[in-house]
Amino acid sequence: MNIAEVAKAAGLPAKTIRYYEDIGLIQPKRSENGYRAFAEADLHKLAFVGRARSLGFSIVECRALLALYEDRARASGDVKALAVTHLAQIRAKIVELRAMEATLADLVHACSGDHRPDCPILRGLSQPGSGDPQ
Amino acid sequence: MNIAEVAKAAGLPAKTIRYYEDIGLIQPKRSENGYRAFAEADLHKLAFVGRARSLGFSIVECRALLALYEDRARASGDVKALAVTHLAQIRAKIVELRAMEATLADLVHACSGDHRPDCPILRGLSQPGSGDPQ
DNA sequence: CTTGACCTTCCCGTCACTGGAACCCCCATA
DNA sequence: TATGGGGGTTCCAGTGACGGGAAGGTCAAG
Repeated sequence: MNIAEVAKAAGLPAKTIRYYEDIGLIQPKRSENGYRAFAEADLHKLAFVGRARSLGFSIVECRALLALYEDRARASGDVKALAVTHLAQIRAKIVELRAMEATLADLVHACSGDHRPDCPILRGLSQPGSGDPQ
Repeated sequence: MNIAEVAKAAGLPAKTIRYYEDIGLIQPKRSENGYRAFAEADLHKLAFVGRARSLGFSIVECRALLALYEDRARASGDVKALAVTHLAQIRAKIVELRAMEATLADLVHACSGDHRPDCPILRGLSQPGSGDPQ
């Protein structure tokens, strides 16, 4: 398979696939003309990484997941540990975003949004209190 | 004020303040020795930007907010429009993260996490269905 | 033989900083 | 006067995960 076909099948841009080869996530063979020649296994790995990325795993985490994926003697506990850590990061991010959302929604709610210059949003941003209190 | 004092007062790293000058968010004067000499107004602008950043506004958005902040003839509607757009982005991100969270939580829940190699998480990642269905 | 769709590599740009090197300035103390 | 330490300055490179685009090689069809 050439890169366009694999890209379509894996749902990834060709650029991304080249990048993944660049950083060593996959090692497709080459045809005589220099084109990348992808095997079924390459496609599976790319689709796997694509799904892991869509769940928010970083490339480093994907590399680890891929190693576990390919290790028939893996312990599922190792996979779960990775996933649990990532899940915690996602939840922390959600908490952070919800705090932003709450503050911002309050400010937006308080602002009349008309032609007049008085603006509770700008007032909120210019006074301590809406910033991160660490 | 020198940069360290302003950094402490605004709650921003000195590096960040230099960066903000670099991209034109602030224009502090210079002392004869070449040191940045910050006025109160600079400090206020930095604190303002710091709070906007902590609410997730991008630098581009901060620049726009700062311009409105400094424009006494602004319409609060312009500020509100910016904030509403940003709020929508935050909410979209939250929705995205919650979808990730749900999928990942399911997978984690299904995985025994022991020494055995069988792993529903890896199975989930290797089969279509948990990826972004676009 | 040409056209157009592929493929290749390479380099720069993104975003908002962060780290580090190399160097300058100012004050206090021995 | 030397020196030491704690400011400050600039500039360069790296981060993560690609994306855009240039310059050029390859392949199949008409």
